[in-house]
Amino acid sequence: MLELAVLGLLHESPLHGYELRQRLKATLGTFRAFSYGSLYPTLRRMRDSGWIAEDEGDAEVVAGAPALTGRRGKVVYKLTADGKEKLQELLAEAGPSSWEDETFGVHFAFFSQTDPEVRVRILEGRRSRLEERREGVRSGLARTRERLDNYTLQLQEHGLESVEREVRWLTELIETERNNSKPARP
Amino acid sequence: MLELAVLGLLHESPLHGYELRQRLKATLGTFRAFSYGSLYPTLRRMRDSGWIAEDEGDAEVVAGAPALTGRRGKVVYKLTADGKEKLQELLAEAGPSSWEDETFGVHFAFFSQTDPEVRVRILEGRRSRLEERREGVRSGLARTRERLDNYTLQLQEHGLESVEREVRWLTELIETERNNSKPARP
DNA sequence: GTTAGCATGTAAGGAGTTACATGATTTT
DNA sequence: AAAATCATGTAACTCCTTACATGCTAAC
Repeated sequence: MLELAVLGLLHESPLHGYELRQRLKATLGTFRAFSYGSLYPTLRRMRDSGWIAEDEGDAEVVAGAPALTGRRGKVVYKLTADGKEKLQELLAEAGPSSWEDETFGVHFAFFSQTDPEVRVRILEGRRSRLEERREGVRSGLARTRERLDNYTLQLQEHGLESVEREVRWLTELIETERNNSKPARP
Repeated sequence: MLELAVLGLLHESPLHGYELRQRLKATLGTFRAFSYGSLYPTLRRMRDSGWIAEDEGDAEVVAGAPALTGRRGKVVYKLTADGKEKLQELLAEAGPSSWEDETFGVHFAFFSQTDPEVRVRILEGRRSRLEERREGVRSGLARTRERLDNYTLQLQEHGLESVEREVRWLTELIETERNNSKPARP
């Protein structure tokens, strides 16, 4: 997951770790958060895999001085050719790995870089996943409503409404995708 | 988390593993799911810790035959005295461990076994957690709305609305808790 | 008599978190 | 010159998942 998010962000522009984490927060919003403790090891693994590399020709030449010091604090990463390939591969996945709870938000966040057909398949996959869950809760509720205490009932109903709300949202998005050859604002 | 859920369910009645998992699903609804691969090892650990024990005096005497066979398939667990103590300890926690995303639903599901004052503190804790998050998204959105592509914007706004919705729900629950000495249906 | 669902478990591993440690740079 | 924030990193650990392995019991 983190890997996809990093590749997606670096595809837009080179960034260093600290900046990446802030962009991650701003991009994923309420859907997911990552700590430095997982970000830095991931960056290292990705560099070792050859998907990202340290960017040299950057805007670091503000003052003349630090040019000679062997190593400055910031390590700016950019995508390599392999990284771009890997990103395309991950963005093309339209399966459970793209529509489960933990993953959907990240895939969605990079939809503007995703093929329109794949977008629709992911949205539909997520929607049917949620519809199944909705039916499970509904039938469970129909069977056991009387036996539940007030709090469990509240929890079930709030959960059910959340799922219903997301289903409606997805349905609108799917509609828009279909009536829309020209979908995203740059 | 699983431990609290198991203790909470076994406090209502003795159950075996398979049954526990079904009740877990039915009780936690959309909020959380656990696999057998984590349930059974957890049961074993809890038994080793002395919080739960195999229940002997159970309704297993349907036919007379299996009484003599040393071990039947089902292993029914019940709470021990230590387990009840541990449950009370976990239910009394009103801190981040009770109001974060992954944990709140489980704590809430057992609110009818929780002290009313603790309930209010957990609800308020969760609400302020969400209010912080809401402000973070709002200000981020205010700053960067123009630069975001349509999908990221959709994600942010849907996330923001979800948070706002949960805040309203919590506010209602807190109100009800306060105006209500007699809160839960058995 | 075979498929489906009940029932229990293990081994290996994934994907993160927390807490710690360190130092540079900017703001007050 | 202190405090805040930027910036990078590691070690130990948590908690759960997937895939596998096995056998019993009920329904068709």
